[in-house]
Amino acid sequence: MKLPTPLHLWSLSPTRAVSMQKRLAARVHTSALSKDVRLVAGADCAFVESDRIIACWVVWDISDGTLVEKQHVVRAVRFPYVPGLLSFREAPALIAAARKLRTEPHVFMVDGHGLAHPRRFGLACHLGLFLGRPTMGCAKSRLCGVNCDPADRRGAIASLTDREGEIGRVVRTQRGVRPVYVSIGHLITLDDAVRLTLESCTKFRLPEPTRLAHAEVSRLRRSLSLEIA
DNA sequence: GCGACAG
DNA sequence: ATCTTGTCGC
Repeated sequence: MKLPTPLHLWSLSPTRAVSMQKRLAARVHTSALSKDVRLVAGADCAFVESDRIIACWVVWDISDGTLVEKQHVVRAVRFPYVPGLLSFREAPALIAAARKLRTEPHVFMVDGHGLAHPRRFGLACHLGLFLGRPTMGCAKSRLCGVNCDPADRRGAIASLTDREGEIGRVVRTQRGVRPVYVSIGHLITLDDAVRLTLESCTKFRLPEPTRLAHAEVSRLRRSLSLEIA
C-alpha cells in the first residue's frame, strides 16, 4: 500500500508528543464514506518481553465474512504507555505493517479511540492522517467523556459527550455484554462508524476485523516467546 | 489534593 | 498490554 509522506518523526518526548497532538488535531476531517464499503481492515498489537511490539492488520470482507489478507511487523518498542499517548507507542509499527498490505481496504478500524480523546486526537485519528485514508476507533473501555448506559440489546446506543458535545457513541454490540466505545478517526462520519461496528460484530462483542487481528498477534507472540525460551 | 486513566 | 485456574453467574 502506497502511503503519504510522514507528517513527523516519532522520537519525541511525552511533552512534545502532547504538543504534536494539539497541532495535528486540526487536520482531522469528518466526511462521508464511499457508499460501497466492503473491505474493512482491523488492527491490533501485542508485546514480547515488554521491549518488542507486534503490529498486525487483517483485511476482512464485510460482504461474506471472509479473511482477505493479513500482514504484520515486529519492531522494538520506543515509547512508554501513557494514557492519551497510545499512538506514539503503537502507530509507528501499525503504519509499517499497513505498507505491506497488497489489498486496498475501504476503511481502517483500530482497537482504541479516535476523536473520543482528551485532545481529540486518539490512535485512530493519528493513523488516519498517516495513512491518508478513512479510519475509526472501537475501544473496549472509555478514556474520557460521559455517557448513559445503553439498553441491554444488540444495537442499543448512547451518546458519549464531553464539553463541546458528542465525541463518540457507546454501542451494545450483543445482548449481555459490555458496550464498546466508537469514535471517528478521519474521513468518516460517526453514523458510518457505528454502522460498520454493528455490521462487523457478527457474533462477538468486538468487531471481526479487530478480533481477528487480536487472535493473530496473540498467536505470533506465543511463537516468539518460545524462541526466547 | 483526590480520582481517572485507550492498550 | 501482561502475569494466569478455577470459578461465579446467566
